[in-house]
Amino acid sequence: MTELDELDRALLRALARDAMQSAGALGRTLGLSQPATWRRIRKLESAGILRGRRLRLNAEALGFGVTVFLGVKLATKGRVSLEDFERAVSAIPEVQRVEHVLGMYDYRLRVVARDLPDFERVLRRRIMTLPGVGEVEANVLLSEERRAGPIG
Amino acid sequence: MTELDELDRALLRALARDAMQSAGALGRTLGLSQPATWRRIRKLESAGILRGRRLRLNAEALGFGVTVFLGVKLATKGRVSLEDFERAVSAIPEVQRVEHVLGMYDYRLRVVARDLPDFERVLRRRIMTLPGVGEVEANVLLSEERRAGPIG
DNA sequence: CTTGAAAAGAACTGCCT
DNA sequence: AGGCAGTTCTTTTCAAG
Repeated sequence: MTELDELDRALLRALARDAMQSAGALGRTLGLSQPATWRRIRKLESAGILRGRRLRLNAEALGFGVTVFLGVKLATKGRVSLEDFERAVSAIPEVQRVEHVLGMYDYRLRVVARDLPDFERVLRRRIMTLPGVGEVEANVLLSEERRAGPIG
Repeated sequence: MTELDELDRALLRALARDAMQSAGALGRTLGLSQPATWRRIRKLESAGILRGRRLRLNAEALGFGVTVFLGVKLATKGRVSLEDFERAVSAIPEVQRVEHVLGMYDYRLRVVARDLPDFERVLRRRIMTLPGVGEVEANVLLSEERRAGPIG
């Protein structure tokens, strides 16, 4: 287990605010030199805590104005393997996220579509035809807020 | 509306695979020079399609081994404003995401905790005491896959 | 930990096709 | 649009305190 000190946590909080700032700029806000800051970032990366950065794409600007969360129950549990379902669902480009969960549903999917008619097409021709799919429940996204979450 | 050509889409797909690659390396795979690639990235950013990068933090390595999705119905709709609920829920550090949705639930929350006892503490002392909260349904995350989603 | 420096590479600018 | 050449900035590594 990697022990984080207060500087590491401040560093991660600052990077969560702006993932693209340079090690020099980060060090200035932390009271560290550029090499010291850079070494801490490297350490957090090799410890597996910091796993790089991911693109922030604006689905709306790309023409995908509808985001829907689907709760999926598998109908024929045991007859169709989870792997079959996951492989089939991963081939649907409109699916942004596949979450295997425990509880009222077996899977939660995040699906984007251009508009509601487009979403109906995805739902009827792609989702409802997935192997083993049973009950499906939908929630349309109105707005969302992402937060950094707890650090250490 | 910004019109994307095939190069822009290939560029976004490549960046979705590796958000940290340089404009030069990207250009080599696209058959473009470094400045041309860089100018396309700039254009996508100022068009609002590319909204920078965000940190990929490993919650597991930070000691947060439990992720739970909560579906929340507001009990006293109209009596407590959505703003009150959102303000209160945003103050809980364990909440990583707040999604306002339409359907069976009013809000979907992504919550992380160190372990199940820690999650019970968050649920009882933080979530169930939110203003206006009604029925709450939980799904524990087993595994998840993130995909780039459709581009253009 | 720091400062300073050096080399490599990436980002950015201007000009030309 | 795209390429080339050049400048600036950052990253990455080193030596020394």
